[in-house]
Amino acid sequence: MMTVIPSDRFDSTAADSRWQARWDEARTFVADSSSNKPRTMILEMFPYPSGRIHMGHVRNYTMGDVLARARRMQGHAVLHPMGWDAFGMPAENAAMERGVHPGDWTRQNIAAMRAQLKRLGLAIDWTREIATCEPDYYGHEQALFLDLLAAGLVDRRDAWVNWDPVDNTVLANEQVIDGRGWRSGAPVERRKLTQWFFRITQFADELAADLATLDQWPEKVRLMQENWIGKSRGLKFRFDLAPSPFRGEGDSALLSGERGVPPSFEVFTTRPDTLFGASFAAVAIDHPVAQAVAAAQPAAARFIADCRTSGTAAAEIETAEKKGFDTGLSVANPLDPTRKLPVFIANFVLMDYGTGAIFGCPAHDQRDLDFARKYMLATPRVVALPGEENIPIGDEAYTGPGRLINSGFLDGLEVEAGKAAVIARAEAERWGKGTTVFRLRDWGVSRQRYWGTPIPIIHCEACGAVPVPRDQLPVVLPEDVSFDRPGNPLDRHPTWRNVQCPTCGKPARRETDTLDTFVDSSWYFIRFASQPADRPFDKAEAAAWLPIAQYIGGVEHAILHLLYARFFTRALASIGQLDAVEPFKGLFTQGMVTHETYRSTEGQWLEPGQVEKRGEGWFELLTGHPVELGRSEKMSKSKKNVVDPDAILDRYGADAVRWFMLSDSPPERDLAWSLAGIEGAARFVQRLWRVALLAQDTSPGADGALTRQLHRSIDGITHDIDRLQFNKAVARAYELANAIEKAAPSAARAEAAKTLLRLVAPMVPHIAEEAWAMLGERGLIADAPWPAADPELLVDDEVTYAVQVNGKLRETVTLAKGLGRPEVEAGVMALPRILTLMAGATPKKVIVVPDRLVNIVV
RNA sequence: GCGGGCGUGGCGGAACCGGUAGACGCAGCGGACUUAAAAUCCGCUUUUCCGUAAGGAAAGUGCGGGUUCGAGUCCCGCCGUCCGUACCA
Repeated sequence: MMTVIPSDRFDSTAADSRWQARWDEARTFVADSSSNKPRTMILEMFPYPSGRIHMGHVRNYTMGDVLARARRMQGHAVLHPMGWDAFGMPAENAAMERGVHPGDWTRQNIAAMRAQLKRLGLAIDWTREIATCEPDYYGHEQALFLDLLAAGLVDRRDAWVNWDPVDNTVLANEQVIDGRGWRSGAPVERRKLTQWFFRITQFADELAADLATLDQWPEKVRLMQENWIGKSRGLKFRFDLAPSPFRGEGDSALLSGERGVPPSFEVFTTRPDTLFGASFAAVAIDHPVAQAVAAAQPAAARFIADCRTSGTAAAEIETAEKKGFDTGLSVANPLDPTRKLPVFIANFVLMDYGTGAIFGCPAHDQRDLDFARKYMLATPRVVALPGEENIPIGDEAYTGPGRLINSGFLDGLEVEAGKAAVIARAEAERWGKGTTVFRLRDWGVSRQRYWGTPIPIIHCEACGAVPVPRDQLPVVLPEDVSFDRPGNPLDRHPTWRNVQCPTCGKPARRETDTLDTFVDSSWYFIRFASQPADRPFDKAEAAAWLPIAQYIGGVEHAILHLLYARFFTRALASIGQLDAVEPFKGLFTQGMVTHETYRSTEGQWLEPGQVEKRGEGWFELLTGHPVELGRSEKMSKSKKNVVDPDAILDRYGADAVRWFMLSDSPPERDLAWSLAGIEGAARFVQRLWRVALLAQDTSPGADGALTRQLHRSIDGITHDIDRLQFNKAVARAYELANAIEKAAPSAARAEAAKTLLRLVAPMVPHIAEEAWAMLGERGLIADAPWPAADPELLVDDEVTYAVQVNGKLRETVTLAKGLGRPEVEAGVMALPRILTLMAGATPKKVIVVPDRLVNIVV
């Protein structure tokens, strides 16, 4: 047992490191896989080792830590691990800019950040720490890749990609900003490359449908994923191409077959009911029909080239004009083959969605209408509310409900019935089929980068793409690489790529693309659950710890990471490697840490340390010049409104920082960092120490009011932590501390003070341990059982009634709990104040809400 | 445009299922202790009005309506703000 000499101040500098060392020695937070306690895994999204911990990390990890510590005290076997999402571009950028090796840079950052995290006193099982850049992690990832490949869930095919011609690499969509590479600034080219894909679309339906089972996820995130997956029901059908009846001869040459124009093309629509309103058809510029027409007609080629140069930025798309090129071809409306529709190549049709081709119904689709107005196409109305049948379509398409008109056999049907009728006819007549289309596309995982997981494939001229044999895994990244030129260093390595084909033994070459780093983060939580050397994970252990009870991280990962992880878990389950289907039972997305911004009169951003408040205004410390105070924004280097956690830890200690991170702001909202806030938190830590000292007073005696307050606090704080409402737990802790300080010495007061320590131990663990030891308690407070509220003490025998007259509060009165209506009414009507107000009048009605309120209506 | 969140004192925010609005903290003001400061402790702190005072009255949760004995909470219509997303056929 550790002896702590009572002192009137808590010294965080000494205590923090002392207790951190104690927890380490005692292996307090090493997850116990052999116990029969309920197993709970708490996880925060692992950090990218960028160099330093920032306040956002501190907030994130503090929240998870409170939960992990509370669950331990509540008798769970807890797994609360930490790792590093250690592959990625910044390491290569550092290599290019500063000549450091990405591995050295990354490992140094990890060491620095690990030390920073340890100063926070997190209840982490460091024995399970992983870094995705180490072969003992990514080697297992390569094995999983090959398993998924064997199961047909990985394939290789040509795809259009964003190509940065300066950096010589593929860019993810997110890395293309206003049509330019985010790093090089060069205009991004569209290129067709052979890429590896995870077939996430195989699970599109399940991934969408099972969102409904994730009742412990934020509604917002489920919605975002639902939209991203983008499930639409509709009709797919085929148009046969014919020469245009609208133009002269000549175009028929296009269809001679020699030109390569396909004889037909498929379109998709969610509004088959409006097919009688069609007045044109259109294909995307990358559509085979468009390409073939362009090959034959220079004007078409010019049009397509022109479309490519126009920007893809949101603002440009917003204002972009709908443009089309009339191919001179036509198609027949399948519901009435006598109606011919001209076929355009159009800039607003996307190759990536549906079939890359549409029919246009201008009356009931805004884009089609804009297009029709420009090219003078007809805009026949086919849906109308009763009485509006003859109102012509103006500049706004009608997308509302109504009945079908001008639509032959559909006339009179509601929209939904019309859709069903057209699909039924198309299927009966075999020219189309009801279909579900998803916006979600397969996940392209090839990256032309060095600092990532090598894709374990060998390309052989004779045998094709051959998996690296299992006994040759991991395929380890070579260390001797150079970054003096742009592009992928693996490609120009003198020897690494030269290997023998595992199948035929002839000279072959390694795949030099590496995996998207999102693959690394798609299964790290499974590796945390068990870490066998010879395989990625142990199925039984994974089953014991998964799904993760609570996952905590930023909302910026709402779609990509969380969707990929859901896919990966499902994919592994589908090949029998895993039992869990959903990886994250509970998800919580925490708010950002913000700080005020300051700007000098010259418009320069200033750091918090460079300014001071004097009276109402802010001034620059150095010059005394006035400073413009900006709004509180996410901490960022560019705006200089960052606060370094290390400096704060030096000055205030871990508990003050943790307490502040949990105080005031609800965890899902932004937290505004302020000097006053951290100082207030530090003051509370000292105050908690003084409250603990009160427990040294061994005066005997009871204190009913304090004991009831204590049990209300136990109940409240327990519930608040369960629901991650840390700000409320903090407020209740203050209330209890206030009550204890006001109470007279008694055994009840000593008990309340000690219990308060246990209640706040998950939030401020160092002072809790220190005080616990100072009071002579045995063992670690981290191991102490969580206090239990006595239900009998949660109810008072007296209640305060609010007494209203006509709904306005006029008086309060304390009565025994559980009185009947007549007694309550009699008691209230006899109150002097009520007698005065009533002045002898008889109430029309008296409403009595038991144990709460009386409302007298006159 | 579409989808979602939020709007309560000087500030962050509480308020179970419609029942005493403003818990708790921060800031501020006044006082105690001190040679002084820090720390600490005590008190006040939504606004306006009446009263020397004890106390009392009125208004008040973005705006306008509604339901109800009673609305921050429910309904209808707006406004503001933040986030996400977008030629998705």
